[in-house]
Amino acid sequence: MPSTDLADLLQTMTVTEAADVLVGWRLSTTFDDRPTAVMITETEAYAGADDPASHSFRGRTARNEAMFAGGGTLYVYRSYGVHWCMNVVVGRPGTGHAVLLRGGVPITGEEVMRARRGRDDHLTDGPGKLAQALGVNGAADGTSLIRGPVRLVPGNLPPGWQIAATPRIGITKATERPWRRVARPVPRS
DNA sequence: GTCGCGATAGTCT
DNA sequence: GACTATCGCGACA
Repeated sequence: MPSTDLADLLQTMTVTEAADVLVGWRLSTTFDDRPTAVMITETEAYAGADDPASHSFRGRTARNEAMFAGGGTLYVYRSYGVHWCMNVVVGRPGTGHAVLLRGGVPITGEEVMRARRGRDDHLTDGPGKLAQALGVNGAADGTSLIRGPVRLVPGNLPPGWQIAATPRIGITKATERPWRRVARPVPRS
């Protein structure tokens, strides 16, 4: 798929559609010449001005500027003063819609992830952990997910995995919206 | 395995 | 000055 089509796709999808579709895609980085990649397994949709839980709900600020750049942009912010978290911006420029990447499974560079995380388990099973394992920080905010240092590659979940929709995690507003998507291996009967 | 709690500093009111 | 799209640890089961 040509990269312009990928950007077009992310600009024309709704944010909840994007939260669905992104599960199973790959996210790769090559910081410090060390390739890493994960398969995305957990996402959450944030619908800009229509969503009180979204960072862009109250309009443009210095922090959320990248959310308004249009689909295919990476939005990185610092959470609780300590962790970095990544979002895939979705929709036309100016709409402020984005999908938070909450988790994945390592595909490439698991050793690098262990070193960056300083431990051998729980490498990418949370938004802050995912960014740390991939070496992503505020320097990548506003870069292109098609041409930049952090890249999105379309893909599908392997056989034997299923997606569930649940309420979003760690927020206090609009908690009733089932806009989280989690992929898990199908439990064995 | 699950639950509760404190740390921590950028962002916004 | 208050709030937060989190994490890791320790207590318990």
